[in-house]
Amino acid sequence: MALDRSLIAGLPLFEGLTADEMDELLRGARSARYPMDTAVFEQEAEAHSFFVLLDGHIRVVRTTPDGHQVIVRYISKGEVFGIAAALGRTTYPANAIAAVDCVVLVWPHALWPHLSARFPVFGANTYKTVGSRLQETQTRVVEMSTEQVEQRVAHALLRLVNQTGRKTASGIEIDFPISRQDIAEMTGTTLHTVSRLLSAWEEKGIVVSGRQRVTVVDPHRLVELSEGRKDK
Amino acid sequence: MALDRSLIAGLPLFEGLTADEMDELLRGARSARYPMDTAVFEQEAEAHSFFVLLDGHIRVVRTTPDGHQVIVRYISKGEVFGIAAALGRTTYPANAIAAVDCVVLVWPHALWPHLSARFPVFGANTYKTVGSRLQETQTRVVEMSTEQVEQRVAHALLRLVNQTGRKTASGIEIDFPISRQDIAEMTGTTLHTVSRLLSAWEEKGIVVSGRQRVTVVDPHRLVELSEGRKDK
DNA sequence: CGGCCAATTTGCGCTGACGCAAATTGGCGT
DNA sequence: ACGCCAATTTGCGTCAGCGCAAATTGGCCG
Repeated sequence: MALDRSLIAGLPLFEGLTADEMDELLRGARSARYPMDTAVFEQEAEAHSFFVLLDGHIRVVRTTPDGHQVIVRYISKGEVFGIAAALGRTTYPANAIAAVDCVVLVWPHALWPHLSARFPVFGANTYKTVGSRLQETQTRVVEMSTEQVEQRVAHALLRLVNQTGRKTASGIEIDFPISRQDIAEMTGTTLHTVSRLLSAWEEKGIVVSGRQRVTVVDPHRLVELSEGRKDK
Repeated sequence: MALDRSLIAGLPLFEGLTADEMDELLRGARSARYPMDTAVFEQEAEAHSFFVLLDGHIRVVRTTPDGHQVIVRYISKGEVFGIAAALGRTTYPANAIAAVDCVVLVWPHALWPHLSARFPVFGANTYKTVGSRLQETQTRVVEMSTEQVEQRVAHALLRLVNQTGRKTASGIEIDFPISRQDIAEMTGTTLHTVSRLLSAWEEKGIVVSGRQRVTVVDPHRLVELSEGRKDK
């Protein structure tokens, strides 16, 4: 059962490919489903595949030797991930966990050199992705170096909302389950501090939140907080 | 006056190229000298070139709107830098400052697509470099999220020593001028705290340091500190 | 429908690291 | 050789945010 090119036709990652090329590219892939909270791949494991997320949200997490977890990023629909091959690695540098039920395309790791040579546009797009991730990650280093916890959490929420926000009656909701602990692991703080911040913000009408759920009501105020303006 | 291929023949970045290919690659380049403390390129500026460092050390610094500085990385001999083109950018994301007198090779930005296609090995090596920088930067995020200042500074020093250490009578010295302020900007702390740490470490015989100079005497103890072991 | 458990909230005390400020040092240019 | 200035050191007070702990909540499973 061949994969249909309509699966990927709209994605920026494959922009510039002809219909035939998409078909050929897909011939090397298979699709797979990962239920919520299951691992797509694990840190240090042999990188046998690379992936494109067709549907859902993936949490990429690094675990330290002493048991700390840090969320490296969330992957959204249409993005490549697990591209150890393109980075010159043979093992995955982090864990990838399905934040909701997910559908992915899977290519064998060994096909990367062939595919990136055969479809230069696809290769270039992928490398661009790596490039922007490097930029983002550096930005994050800058934030962690120069900003207070409140600003960092505000930034993180804004990023999530822009990346994956879903409009609702009361505001823009992050459209996958996310706990205080998760937000803490994205921002280098503790779930306690995140909880206090969200409570305070809810008091002020900036967000509404509950179990594994955050809705931003007043993005503008959040932007102000993220810039460190503390005025009332 | 053509550039001689012996300039780059030994560098891993150009590994896999034939002598003729190196000559051809160099035909697109020119060399330039940057005295200590001058800028090779500046943040937000149009990315007209990309570079390979032939000699010296380059400090890559991001400046925030509110005037904070963060050192993104140090570039050592033989590395590419300023490769905005490969990342799909048209401006530089940071400043590059010569930490000592430097010699660099310069290619016009516009040549990148051609060169990476013409010399796939060179392209692949460059992308690998980007990949490892992404890994490193993520590691840094993890450190900033989970470690105390003392551990982070210890890690930073160890990295510098491994990357650019020069053996001396008393230990391994970082072979370019580096201030307390610089170390602070690498680790997300203040020059005061760095100064206190170095003083304490000097007391214990782990390092020797002076003006813009740091020598690691006992790397082993420093590794212990970087792992958080605080035992006497 | 009731119980169980994970997620969240909140109080309290502590402290690592910062901010401010002043003193000191070392090296470089004239 | 001297003076100037940037780099460094160090003391002191403060506080943001953590660690610990206990209470509360909400939803899912049986």
